[in-house]
Amino acid sequence: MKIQHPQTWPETAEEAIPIQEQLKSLVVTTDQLESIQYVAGVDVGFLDNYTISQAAVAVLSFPDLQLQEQAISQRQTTFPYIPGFLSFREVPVILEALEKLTIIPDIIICDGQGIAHPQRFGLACHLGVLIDLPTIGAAKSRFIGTHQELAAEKGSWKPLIDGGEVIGAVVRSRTHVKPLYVSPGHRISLETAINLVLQCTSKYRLPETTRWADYLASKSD
DNA sequence: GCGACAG
DNA sequence: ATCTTGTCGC
Repeated sequence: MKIQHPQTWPETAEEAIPIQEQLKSLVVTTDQLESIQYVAGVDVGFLDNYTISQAAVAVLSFPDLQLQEQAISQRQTTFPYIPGFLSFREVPVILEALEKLTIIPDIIICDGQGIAHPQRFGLACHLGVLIDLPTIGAAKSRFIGTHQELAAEKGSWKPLIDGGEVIGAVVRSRTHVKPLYVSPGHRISLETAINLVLQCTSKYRLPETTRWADYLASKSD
């Protein structure tokens, strides 16, 4: 797929702040999506002592979840890990991997937060706004927000709250297993995001899309 | 000032 | 994120 890359990428939090502030106004958290035929998962791994970032994208058919296409890309790591600025470290290389796809996914599930972020602009929002496609943030751990205890059964969920507003949901993707932190990235509502993530999760805690991307991004050859 | 802190 | 084997529990 054709991608419009930003001219330059910031290398410090100070440079990233104004970009974050400008782009967050473009985030849409209402459903603005087509019928879903293809769901993609993206993830980033590191090589050579973190100096090289490697992104992987896995496109699965929906709702049968069969791998249809995959793409890998590597790039020099140009931004440090700073909580609140993860997207500036991972989105650049993700864009390069997406560019190699022949199938344009209808929605992308990201390994990280969507609006469940201090500035309401997590990785999934940043990626979604840049490529103007629906995205969901499905993180393995909490970043910000509080929530009530949730039932142990698969499918149960509780809203994630921060500053008095609902920023996402804590979702039990498998019975008796650590929950997932789901939040809208772009062009999708929280309710639709929760249902989509659950529909993409079968036998394991993580969505099949994320499992494929994780696996591909962590390979050394 | 003291913790917390996506990947 | 990543280094790493077997092992305990639902």
